[in-house]
Amino acid sequence: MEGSGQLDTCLPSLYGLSPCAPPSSLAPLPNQNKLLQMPLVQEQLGNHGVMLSSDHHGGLYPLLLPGIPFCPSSAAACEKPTGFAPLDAVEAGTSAAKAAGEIASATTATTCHGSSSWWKGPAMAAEKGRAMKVRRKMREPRFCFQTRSDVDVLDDGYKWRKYGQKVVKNSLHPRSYYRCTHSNCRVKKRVERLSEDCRMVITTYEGRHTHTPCSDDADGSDHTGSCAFTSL
DNA sequence: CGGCTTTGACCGGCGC
DNA sequence: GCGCCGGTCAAAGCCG
Repeated sequence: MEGSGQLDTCLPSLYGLSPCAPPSSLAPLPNQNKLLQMPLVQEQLGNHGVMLSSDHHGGLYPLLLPGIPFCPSSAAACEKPTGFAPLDAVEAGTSAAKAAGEIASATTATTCHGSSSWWKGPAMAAEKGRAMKVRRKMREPRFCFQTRSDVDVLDDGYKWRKYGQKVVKNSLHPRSYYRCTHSNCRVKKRVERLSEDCRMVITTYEGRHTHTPCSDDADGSDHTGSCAFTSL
């Protein structure tokens, strides 16, 4: 796989800056350990894009991205953070979503919303011999952000395993699907590049980690008490 | 040899 | 009802 970058960012500002406190079920954000230690930048907003969050009720929390580097380790590969938005917002076509227009254009967002992102209970799956995928009624919290990077997979502190790649309509670049390798953790993320600008990477996180980044490659047991964010 | 990626097939949801 | 589409599975191959 291509070299992973370092996502040393400040996504939890999502929480701190949100005008509406997101529900506790929101997914832990990348590199949450580092994030916890970073002071939230609440000034200098507005020059670097729009960050949005959503809960699984479809709520929208428009935020402005401070100038926090969303940088891969190959520093030259990253120039600036450019956006952060929930797909729900994009799909809803809200004004906030339009503010993150590049994200909207980069993600064939309707599919993220209505199709196989959500799962029903295991009962239906058991009806079929194959591990049939069925939809959940409840949505997992999702976060979409956009960075300019030469590498597809940013190092967010977690370990991911690629389980699929798909060419999506209206996109020149295939979308890659990753799943957290930690046992009992069903967090997924999608990575795709903008058609308009192949250096722009759209990363969508779905679900929440049941472990800390640092414990990711450990014995597989949960360490839900070791990080404040795991209580989310 | 184990873990990971690749890739084609399959499935269900949605729009028409 | 049908076709399109995104998302996932799983076998095969690759790599350290």
